[in-house]
Formats: sequence, structure tokens, C-alpha cells
Amino acid sequence: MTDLDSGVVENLNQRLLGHGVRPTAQRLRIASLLLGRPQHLSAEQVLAGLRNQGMRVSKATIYNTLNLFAASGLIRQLSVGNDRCWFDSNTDAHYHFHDLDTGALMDVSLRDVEFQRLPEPPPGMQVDGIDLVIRLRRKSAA
Amino acid sequence: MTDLDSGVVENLNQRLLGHGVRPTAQRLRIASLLLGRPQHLSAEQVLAGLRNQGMRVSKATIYNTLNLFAASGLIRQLSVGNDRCWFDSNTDAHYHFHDLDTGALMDVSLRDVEFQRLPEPPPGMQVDGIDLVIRLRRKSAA
DNA sequence: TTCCTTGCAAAACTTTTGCATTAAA
DNA sequence: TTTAATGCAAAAGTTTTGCAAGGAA
Repeated sequence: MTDLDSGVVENLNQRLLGHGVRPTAQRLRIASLLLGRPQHLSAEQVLAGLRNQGMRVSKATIYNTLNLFAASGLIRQLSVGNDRCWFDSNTDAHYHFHDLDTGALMDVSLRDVEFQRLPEPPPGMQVDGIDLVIRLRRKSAA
Repeated sequence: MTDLDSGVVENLNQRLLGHGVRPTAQRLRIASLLLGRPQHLSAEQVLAGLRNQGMRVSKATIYNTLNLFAASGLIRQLSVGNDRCWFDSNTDAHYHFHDLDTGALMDVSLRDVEFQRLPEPPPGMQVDGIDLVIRLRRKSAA
């Protein structure tokens, strides 16, 4: 099993601590796999990724960790499509393209979307966030 | 088991046929339960609803039928939240409020939302539809 | 008859849980 | 030493599938 770069580890360490998450070996590995760049991974993909690195890790730990990361704001949990859910390493407010042909998710920047009108929330409720998914299909032959 | 109103049945019959769906007894029951008004039901709720009516129906038929209805455009399948999926009897284009405290879904009319800017789809792709979910929470004490 | 639909049970798949073991503070 | 995290297997929840039986055309 390859070691993680010590600079990277130190960086991730701070990031986890900053979110109140104790940095253990497994958590750092998961963080290093997921947090390196903006991406959308399923729990299964994270598990496979770590095992490919030669890491010994259980499914329970993957779910524990991903749920913990999501609860502490290190990642975001998405439900797009009706099967599994996705863990998004981009925690900035943003939206998504959903390619229905491949299932792929792509980020849409906040500044590419502007609302002219939004509904008033029902009395006693406030808006917690907005999920916007733009479904895409291959263009039919011209 | 109570009979369905014959006017209602005739109405549903036409509706199913219009979408290329052969109207069988189970399908008409499911349609009568779901299509009567705008609502969001899970497969389990539909099953329970039919059995409450004294109907003998299997889980497989519920899923077969709901998937068939969705594929033929009689209903819409939603994935909001990370657990089960919802079947929406409102097939007009519309959006949703999602009450995070109760899990409830509420329709948001198309005319309550207006976009000033939307991103260009990637080359070769076209927009198939837009899912907008406005997450709601109880207002914190003023 | 022929094709489609249904019921039942079992399978598949994703996520959670219980519990003994291990690692961290 | 005390608490928290991990691994494993099993359980739980949702959805699909295989197949025999039943129903419609």
C-alpha cells in the first residue's frame, strides 16, 4: 500500500480537524481519495478505490465515514437518479447537470444560474437550500 | 372490496389507453388511488392503500405498474432524499418544496419560478428537463 | 392459442446495525 | 485507561427477477 504524501496528509489533517473530525488512517485515505478535486463518487466507488490502493477497509467504515463527512460539512450527499446516492466533494453552493445517457454528474457553477422569481416558503418555514438538476440527453440527429 | 365508481373507471380506462397502457383490474385500482389528485406516494404506500381497500395485489405488480406508468408518462418518478423514491401524479412541468423536518413534498407551480440565466448544455447535449427542489426547514425562533 | 399480466418467493442491491477487536487520546 | 473507530457478518429496506399460474385478445 502506497503511502500518502506527507504534505497532503498534513493538509487533510487540518481540514478534518477544522470540521471536528478526528483524523484516523481510514478517514485520511477516504479524504485523500475524495477531497482532492471536485467529483461525485458512490460509496462503492470509494470502497473500490481504497482497496485498489491496497488498503484494508470495511464497508461499514466507508459508510460511517462518508456519513460523518457529510454531517460535518466536508462533503455533500446528493440523491440524483433512483438508485444509490452520491458524495460530492464540492461543498460550495452549486448545481448539477445530469447526463441521462451515461448517468454522469457535472457541476454547474452558481453564477451560471440566476433566478428571477422564486416562491415564498410556506408560513413558518425557511429555505434551507436549493437543489437544481438539469437533465441532459444526447442531441437527436439534426 | 368496494367497487370503483363506473364513471371514474371509464375515465381512467381512457387515460390508460391514451398512454398505450392496457387497463387491467390492478392497474385501474392503482390509477384510481394515485391519479385522482396531485400527490406523491411511495410504492409501499400504494401497496398499503390497495390492501386497505381489500384488494389482493402483489408487490411485484405494484412496481411493474408504477414503472410502466412512469415509462408511459402517466406519472413521474422522483428521487428526493436518499431512501425510497416517490411517484408523482402531477405530470405537468413543476417543481417541489421538500420539508426536511417531515419529509413531505409539495408542488411548486411553474409560474412561481423564473430563470434569468441558465447554463448552456455541453456540446452535443440538449436539456431534457429541470428538477428544482427547494429544501425547507422550520423557521428558527425569531 | 398466444401474448401479456399477476402473484409469490427469492435474489439483488444499497445502507445500517450489533458486537468483538483495535487504535487513538 | 477510557473512549472512539474499525471490521465483519448479519440485518434491514427497497426494488428487481424467475417462474408458474391466470387472464385477455
